[in-house]
Amino acid sequence: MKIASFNINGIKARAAALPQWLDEAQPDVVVLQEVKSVDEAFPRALFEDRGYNVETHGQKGFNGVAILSKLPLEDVSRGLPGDDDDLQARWIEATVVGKQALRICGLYLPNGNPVELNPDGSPVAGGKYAYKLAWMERLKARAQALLKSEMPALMAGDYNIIPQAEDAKRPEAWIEDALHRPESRAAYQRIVNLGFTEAFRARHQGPGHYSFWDYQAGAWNKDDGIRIDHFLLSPQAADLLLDCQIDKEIRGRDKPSDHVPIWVELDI
DNA sequence: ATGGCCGGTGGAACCGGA
Repeated sequence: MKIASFNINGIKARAAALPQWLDEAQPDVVVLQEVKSVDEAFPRALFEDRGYNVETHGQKGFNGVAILSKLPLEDVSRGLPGDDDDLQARWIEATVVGKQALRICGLYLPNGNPVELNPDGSPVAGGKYAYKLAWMERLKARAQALLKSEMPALMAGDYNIIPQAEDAKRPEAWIEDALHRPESRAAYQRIVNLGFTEAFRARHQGPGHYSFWDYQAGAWNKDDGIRIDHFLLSPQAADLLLDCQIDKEIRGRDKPSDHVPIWVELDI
């Protein structure tokens, strides 16, 4: 089973490029981020015509996540648990019913910039960095519950985390950034350390692997990228990992997203 | 060497992104 994650930066803007990539890559399941559409306006037919079941969790203008699946989806859940006042559409999960059931979570983790800190180094309450770190605490709680279920599970999406210096072309440019600050990386590492396998690093080592290139400053032409889109696999899912790749060449096409797809192949 | 964009909203400049 091929499962992909793709931050598309607007479903309307990607109405041509996304179906083209689907037709080529033929993923069984895709989690999408930054669809930037309310559910009623999501162009479901583009995907249903290709045999995908479609589940969306959108909001007006920003954020928004979705799952496309050629296999049936069950027990769909929208929104990351832990804060009923959080209305941002950044989390969707569902069970894919194949030979064996697989729980798939699609996430769009908050960016967190600008970083605002109190004199004691704690994040300023109500600020975007505080929101990011609080969201990651809720993600950790959900991750723990997933592990406890002992069902094969994965959490995939735009984590907005550069895990290591080698995951950026210019790591020095990201030292103070919310994507790479120590608090952000530590929060990410605490989640991984619960027992998850980061699929890409289980298959590939070394620098030069990126999933995002800014539209600005000729970043793509200079290969000035960062690796911020990740798959975290539960132990039961990690046992099934066959492959993990980043579809880099998509970034060089017409009207690209600033992210490219990342995918795993699981023996399931 | 430096700076360079894009999408959505709403119908012009902004906001948000990373």
